[in-house]
Amino acid sequence: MTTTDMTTTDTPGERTDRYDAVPVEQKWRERWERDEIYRAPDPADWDPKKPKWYALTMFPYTSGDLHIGHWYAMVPPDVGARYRRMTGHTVMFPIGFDAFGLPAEEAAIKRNIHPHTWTLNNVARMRGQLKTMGAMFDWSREVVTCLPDYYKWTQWFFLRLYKHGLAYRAKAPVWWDPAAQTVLANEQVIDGRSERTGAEVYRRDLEQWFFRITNYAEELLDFSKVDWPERTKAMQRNWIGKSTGATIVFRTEAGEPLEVFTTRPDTLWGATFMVIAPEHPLVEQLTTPERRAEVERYRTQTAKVSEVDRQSTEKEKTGVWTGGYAINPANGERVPVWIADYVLVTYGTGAIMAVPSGDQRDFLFARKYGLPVRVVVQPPGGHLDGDTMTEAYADAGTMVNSGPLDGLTTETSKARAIEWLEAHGAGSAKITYRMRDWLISRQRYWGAPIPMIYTQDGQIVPVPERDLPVLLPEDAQFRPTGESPLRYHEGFYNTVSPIDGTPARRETDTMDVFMCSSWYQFRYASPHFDMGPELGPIDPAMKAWLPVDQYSGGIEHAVMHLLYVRFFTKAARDMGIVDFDEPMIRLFNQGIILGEDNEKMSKSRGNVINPDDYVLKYGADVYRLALMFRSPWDMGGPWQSGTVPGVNRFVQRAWAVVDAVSPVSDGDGDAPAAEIAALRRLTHQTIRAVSKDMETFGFNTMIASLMEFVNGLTKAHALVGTAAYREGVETLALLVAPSAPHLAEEMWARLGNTYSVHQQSWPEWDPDLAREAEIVIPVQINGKVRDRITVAAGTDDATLRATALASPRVQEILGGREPKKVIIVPERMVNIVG
RNA sequence: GCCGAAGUGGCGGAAUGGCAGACGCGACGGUCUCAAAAACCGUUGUCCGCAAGGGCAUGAGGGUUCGAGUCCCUCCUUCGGCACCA
Repeated sequence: MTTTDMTTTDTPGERTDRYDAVPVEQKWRERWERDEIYRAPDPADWDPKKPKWYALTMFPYTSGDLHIGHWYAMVPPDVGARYRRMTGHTVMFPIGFDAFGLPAEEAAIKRNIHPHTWTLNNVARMRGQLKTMGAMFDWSREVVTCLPDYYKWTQWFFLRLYKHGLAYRAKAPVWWDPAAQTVLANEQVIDGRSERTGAEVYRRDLEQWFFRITNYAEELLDFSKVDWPERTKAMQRNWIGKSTGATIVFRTEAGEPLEVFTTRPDTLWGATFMVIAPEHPLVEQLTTPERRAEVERYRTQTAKVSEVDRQSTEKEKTGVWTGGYAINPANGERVPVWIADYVLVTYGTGAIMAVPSGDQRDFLFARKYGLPVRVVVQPPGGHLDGDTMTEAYADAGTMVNSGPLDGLTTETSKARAIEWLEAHGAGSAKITYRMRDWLISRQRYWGAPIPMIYTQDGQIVPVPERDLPVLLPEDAQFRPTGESPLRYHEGFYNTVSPIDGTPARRETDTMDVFMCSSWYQFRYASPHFDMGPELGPIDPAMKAWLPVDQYSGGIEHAVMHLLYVRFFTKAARDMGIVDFDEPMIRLFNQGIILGEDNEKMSKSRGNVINPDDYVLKYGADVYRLALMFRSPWDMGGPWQSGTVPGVNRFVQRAWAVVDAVSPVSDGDGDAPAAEIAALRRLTHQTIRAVSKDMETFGFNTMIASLMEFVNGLTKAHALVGTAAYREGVETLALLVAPSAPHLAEEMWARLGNTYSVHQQSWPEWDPDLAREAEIVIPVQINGKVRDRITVAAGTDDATLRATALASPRVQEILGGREPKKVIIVPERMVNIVG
């Protein structure tokens, strides 16, 4: 359990607040729930004048207590969804729980509590905590991914993908803990050792299930149908990693084809050796008896190294010669074949031709192991010598030592090399992607079982859709065997062939939890729909809700989850399940909120902030505002409890200006016209600023504007009783409604208006009322501000220029000199260059 | 290491290439009080100056521009991701 020490920075001492948030919030939350004012209507009941708006925030993982990070992820989207509602949209804002995964299983092993119990206890607690947020979640749509009525459809998606050729089996390595005899997650491997047993781990191949996400690589590079952050799109593009080049077929001396991928086919004549991944299937055949021991030693060593380390460009390259040779198809030369861990079996063909004169990695490798370097590209005016050059030359130049390419420029030689390869049957143009197919098998219990059956005669047969779900048995044992616990559950493991009823066994691996979160956005449209496998999990009558209009979630999901969900949608489209290309049209990735010590929050560090403490002390609204106010939402950063009392002060002052209101006597009475105009100007400028910030999710500056508005209303106390003041406080209640929903509702009631403020329209600003009468413009001389002039708004450039030049201060500094140039930025500034 | 971000007062941060520091925290001074807390009012980047005013200042160093926190190049630091944490 964690407690938060709040004694130092934010103890309010004796509370003398006039607005007592906690009971007020409780009252309104109960009323909203009773009235179901946030229930999203079915498409049949939509008002045709109101466009639909499906807002979604990434559902929480059922890790235990709700913490500040959840509020940070959910409050701003709630504010955005409420704003859309007030601006005339029919809004759905659902919530659910991502409930399968490793932590539940770890908790089960450590605390001897069943993952099912642990998870559902967490769901119950988190649901209660979420409700204190005062968000407009439509709880009638809640989904929990570990329940059979949900994972049945996760399995259904697997079967559909299988049927459409998008699921297949292949070998892939997993981390193996020899002491526990179990597969480990990357997270459970610390410095090459098992987190739990301390044993040295290594990678071991297992037969596993994959999805062909690479079939969609090209389409996933296209973001033309979404409005997503540039940084997220850049990360996805780089993750997919498109490379254009060629495959070239070398041959081993035994005549076996040994294919490489290269982006520089033009340098083929400079390939003086080859490097293949230690896991490459031809290693066995190429290795000569006298090299075998060393090759084996190197392969064992490689199995212990993580992929991040293997790809490090800092670390010195290592490798060993297999003793074998391959034939370069360009010139028939015998080149030695090496293995090295920097070549990955998962990228390209798992083999490269090494051109040390043109590639720095190959160059260092060649120098280290005394391999020949042959120059094939001479830089303009240069004469490199393979024996004396000190680094590779990768830029353009003139081809040499390259047979038919000699004398060509680098630009033309690439295409010519591919023509040559195709003419000689030695290769062809090829596009390769860094992205790999999606491995979805997990040798674990707490996940959706993969609905496949293996018959005695070796067939792989899908479970018929009508037999779904394949239920996860609740009485499985967690034996450390290296296989899924389901392997040892007789009732689960033993089944019969759907073809002929002969004995068969079930697939015992479960699915990656990212599968659950790849289609949940569809399920919210019809969370309880089940009319059989033909119709699938989405009620055709509810499809009008899709796709998601505004999605949000942590930047840490920029690549994996957000690529998988796009892949699922494109595959679902091609399978006729949905009729659009992208799952989420607009996306916002928030930053990560850290503990007050600027470290990631974790129970072990003891820096976890529990929202409940604040909610009980100040109410949810103050906490909502504090989270939005502290920094731009996409930045994240350390939580500062010091923000809270300041925001509480704002809430109290906001309440005070509304509470002070009195009935409007006779319009604006005899109040000074200038003061009335100034107040109305502030009101309409605030509507403009807040509306703009709502559109861009600029919540921190939005609240700053609201604070200025409240300060202005406080100072305009003399105008209480005027129509202008009444307009001001009503506007305040409306503008604050999305951010501080309870406070706004209480204000709205205090003003004598009809329930509910959340069913009102967003106010509009009048540009004429918002316009400033006079503006102050800085006058710069050579870029330094030397004077300021006050002019009427809309003053033309010629007048601005004349006014600026006529200023005594400017005259004095210029001392009679004629300015070389005068730059006027309309309504902004004058710069005199002297 | 690779990919993506961020770096501005004592602190969180604001700023369509156009007055750097909005808004808030903290600090200081004041009002109220026997006193304190709370609340309210005021001051608050830094240096020089009695003042008027001036100099310096947005991680470091260069560049483009009449003008750079903002654009370009090089570097440093911190954070997120790197395919079985989610």
